[in-house]
Amino acid sequence: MGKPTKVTNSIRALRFAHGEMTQAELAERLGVTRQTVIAIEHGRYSPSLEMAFQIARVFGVPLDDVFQYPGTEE
Amino acid sequence: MGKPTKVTNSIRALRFAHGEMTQAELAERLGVTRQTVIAIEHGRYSPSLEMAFQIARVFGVPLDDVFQYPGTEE
DNA sequence: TGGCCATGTTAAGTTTTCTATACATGGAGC
DNA sequence: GCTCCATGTATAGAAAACTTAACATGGCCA
Repeated sequence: MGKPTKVTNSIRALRFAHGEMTQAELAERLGVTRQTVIAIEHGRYSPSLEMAFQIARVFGVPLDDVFQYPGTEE
Repeated sequence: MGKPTKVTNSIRALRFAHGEMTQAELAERLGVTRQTVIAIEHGRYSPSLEMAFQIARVFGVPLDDVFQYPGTEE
């Protein structure tokens, strides 16, 4: 299945910071399934770029606040 | 085939701004094929998040300088 | 105890991303 | 003219992302 991705994320923290938003609620807002949210949140695979942009938009933060690519900081 | 993606990018401009870097050269730096670079540059499909991070890193700019998601600005 | 809710797992299948190969075109230089 | 080189197109297939559906667990509360 999905390669254990190098990209990490802060989705869980952002969900709780946004009114205890549930995974189901986030999934619905993104127009994807709950399983997709769970898989991304757990880092089982990294989302597509479009999905990443959408997630960042839901939380109203820049992309880099949601996803971290190790080694990006010089 | 690939869905006509909503994400646009500035790869071509960035390539030329970085010493007339060719598509083949960029592809090699990314560890992908030339076809992948062409397809992404033409917006035939949006790259994976990991690929996007790698591209941004090659040019030494933040992700949002390479890719634009329409409607992200409020 | 029993039901509901949020979370998590698994498996099978579809769509999108990416690879590999082959071939076409126009420009620059010999 | 011919040959490189950068760019582009097309096709088939592999790999990764995503869907759908089914089921399992632990917490809460009436």
